[in-house]
Amino acid sequence: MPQTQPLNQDLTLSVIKTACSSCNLRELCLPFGLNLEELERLDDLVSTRRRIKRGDHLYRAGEPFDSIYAIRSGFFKTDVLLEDGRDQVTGFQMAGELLGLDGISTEHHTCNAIALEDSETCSFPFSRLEGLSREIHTLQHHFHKVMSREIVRDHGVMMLLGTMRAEERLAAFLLNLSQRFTARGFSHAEFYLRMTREEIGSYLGLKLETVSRAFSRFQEEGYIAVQQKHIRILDVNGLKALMNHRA
Amino acid sequence: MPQTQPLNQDLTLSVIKTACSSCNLRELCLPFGLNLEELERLDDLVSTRRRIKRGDHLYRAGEPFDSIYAIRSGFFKTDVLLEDGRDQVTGFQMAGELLGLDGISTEHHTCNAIALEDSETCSFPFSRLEGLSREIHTLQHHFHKVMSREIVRDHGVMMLLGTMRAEERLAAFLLNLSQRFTARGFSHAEFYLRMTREEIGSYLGLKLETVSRAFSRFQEEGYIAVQQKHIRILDVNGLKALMNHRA
DNA sequence: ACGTTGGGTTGATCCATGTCAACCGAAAAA
DNA sequence: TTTTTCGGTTGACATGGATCAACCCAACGT
Repeated sequence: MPQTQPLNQDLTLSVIKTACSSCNLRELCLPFGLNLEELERLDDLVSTRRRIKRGDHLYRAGEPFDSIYAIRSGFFKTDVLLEDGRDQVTGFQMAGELLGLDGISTEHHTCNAIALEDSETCSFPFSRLEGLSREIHTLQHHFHKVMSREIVRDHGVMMLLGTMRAEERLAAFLLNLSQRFTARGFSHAEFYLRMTREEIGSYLGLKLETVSRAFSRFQEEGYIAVQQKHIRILDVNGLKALMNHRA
Repeated sequence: MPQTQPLNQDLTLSVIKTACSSCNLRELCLPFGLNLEELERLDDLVSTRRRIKRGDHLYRAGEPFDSIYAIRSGFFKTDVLLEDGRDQVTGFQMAGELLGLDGISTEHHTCNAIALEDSETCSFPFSRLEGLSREIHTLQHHFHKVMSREIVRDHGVMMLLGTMRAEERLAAFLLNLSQRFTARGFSHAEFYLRMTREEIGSYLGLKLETVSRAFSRFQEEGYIAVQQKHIRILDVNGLKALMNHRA
């Protein structure tokens, strides 16, 4: 079993009040770097927690935007739809990551956010978040960093889609997941995929058959052990080597 | 000749002082929506204008980040380099657009910004920009919108790279350029490309030969007239139809 | 005016990935 | 328990775009 998250010590006092100040994701999430007093001000702002069941939408493309969401637990995907029916998964998000940043630009969401497992989110009404970040420099700066990080991540995906071959893409994908699980205190070598081969393929610009074949090849080569959605990474360096190989 | 930009009326008074308040790009750029008093406060912040000659770097990946840049005139590309030598153009930027947003996240630039023609930029020291946007709500909000717009744009590119075929990608690219030229008061139907086929290819995840062939096909079909870097769009709807074609 | 160079075009061939189809197994529904 | 469904795997074949190569043209330096 990978590590579980530490239990809240004073359950009796904070059953309802699940605030940033008592959230063990605070160092990964929006409250990063805030002091206690600032944390409490942010607590006042988190208006609602929402439970989203697997398969349900947190929001849909076209809906008016007014909040950004932090994932408290669970796993999401975001996707965009073209008029002609084509769609593409633009990202997979896990605990501590933010959803909805794309909506700021037009004041409408531009993608769908769908839970890949039963999940919980915290809502930050955006205008109030802007208000608070005018008062708390640290919050403002961190929020800017989070947005910028999203831009950098997108550039990475563009690189992946534009220059990498199928197996390189999948290797990059697995290494990225592994690294993010590690940052959350889970095993870097063993995890369950929450998404289907088709969703992975959509994200990586590949067909599901190609994804499946790449998994099989990785297994043959001894890089990983695959059993359905359960992945064990046996040779991280093998995967890394696979990526830096080409000129 | 496409429209030229209106000449500054009082050259004698404002030769040196080239500030946001007198910039005809202000409605496209960072100062969008600010009133006169706010504009003047932003003017105080624009520390330097830089001239960048064609082929020169505005900044390089890895350099410490401290300012974001607005393009006053000219044309840029940004690209990322992988260790193994592969690189990808992540965007083309024109007057009024911002460069450097990717650097906020790590406090180092994560890509190269290279002028594709002789250009001029305005520098906004980022910490001062944050300071001012804590005081000017409109500026703060607009800045957030600009960052968000960049994220949305990137999703569009991911879509393009992940789901479109070569000719669709090129059509999307041309339509996007056309639309941005229009927004700047230039002809939507006639323009010069500032980048090579190879750079277009890199951006679109294609080889230069494929780009060249697609241009030729568009010409055969009568969608455009190509002569080197000079493009005339003859049939916008033809290009649009080309994109919505597939299921 | 001439040669050089870099970008662009076009053709022939190859290959990675898409497409189509059969089949399997696990989990959910009946 | 049986059946259905959905996701996944694997094989055979098709194809879009990459690769390799020849050639063209315009711009620029000498």
